[in-house]
Amino acid sequence: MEDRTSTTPGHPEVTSSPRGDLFSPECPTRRLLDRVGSKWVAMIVKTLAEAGELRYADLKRRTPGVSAKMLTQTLRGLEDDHLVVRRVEPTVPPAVHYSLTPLGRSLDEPLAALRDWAETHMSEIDQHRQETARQA
Amino acid sequence: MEDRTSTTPGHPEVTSSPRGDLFSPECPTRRLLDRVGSKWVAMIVKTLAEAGELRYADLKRRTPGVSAKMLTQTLRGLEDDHLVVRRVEPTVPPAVHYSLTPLGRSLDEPLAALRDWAETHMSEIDQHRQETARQA
DNA sequence: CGGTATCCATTTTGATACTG
DNA sequence: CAGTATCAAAATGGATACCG
Repeated sequence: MEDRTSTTPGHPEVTSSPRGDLFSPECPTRRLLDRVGSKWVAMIVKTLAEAGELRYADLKRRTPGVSAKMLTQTLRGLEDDHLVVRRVEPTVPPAVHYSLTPLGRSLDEPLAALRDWAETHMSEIDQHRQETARQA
Repeated sequence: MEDRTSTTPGHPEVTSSPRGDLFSPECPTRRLLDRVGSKWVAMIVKTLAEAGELRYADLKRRTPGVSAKMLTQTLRGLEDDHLVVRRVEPTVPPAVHYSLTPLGRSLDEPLAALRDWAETHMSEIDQHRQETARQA
């Protein structure tokens, strides 16, 4: 197996353990959720999944409310994870394109499942919350 | 008293979002990810999905690092969403049990898909990150 | 066009102490 | 046992200004 445990004692098991895995800071799920739960990742991945490839400014336009800082920061993180690839056309001024890698597209699948769940059940949750509304 | 409604609008009034779907603050996916992405939700849901029902102290024991405050706060949020149900046995001292609702168990499915993706692909991501290391 | 750099506000989480 | 209350720290996100 690959070395993903440089800071942990050598336990070769990488498969889904009953528990004790999700709880360490190195836990893949923990780290994935830290990323995916961050404010712009989900919509950027979704947008790129749908649009295929977009220039920086287009992506920014399609992500209402995002600042240049956050867009870049999010994109850099995704790029570091190889979920997104950055392609520069050396024109003047340069045109920078972003798209999902195959890995990024594969992430969009479980993400889509989550979106699906949200769209199916969040209204239900909202109803419950209104009924049970306990005030602070 | 602590304000537990920081992630909610505070008024059930229908706010027509100036922009479309995934991008407005009322977007179900956005709100789901805000919850699920919070530090302890994923592991609590997973633990309850596996254990079925647990007392507060047991749950705390199985969630290393969590403070009473965060555990309670997380549980209250999940309870408000009807993802978790709280059952009190009126003994002295009282025994409080938590378990997933059917809705909570249904959420565990897409969540499990995400875990699965993470366990399959995060090592890959880590390798890339080491190779391409972009340090601040 | 596609970013960086800086500073600041908000949110979120943690530590600690105390209670019915 | 199962929480609350309070304060502080840390992480996150946003506004603004500037650059190649």
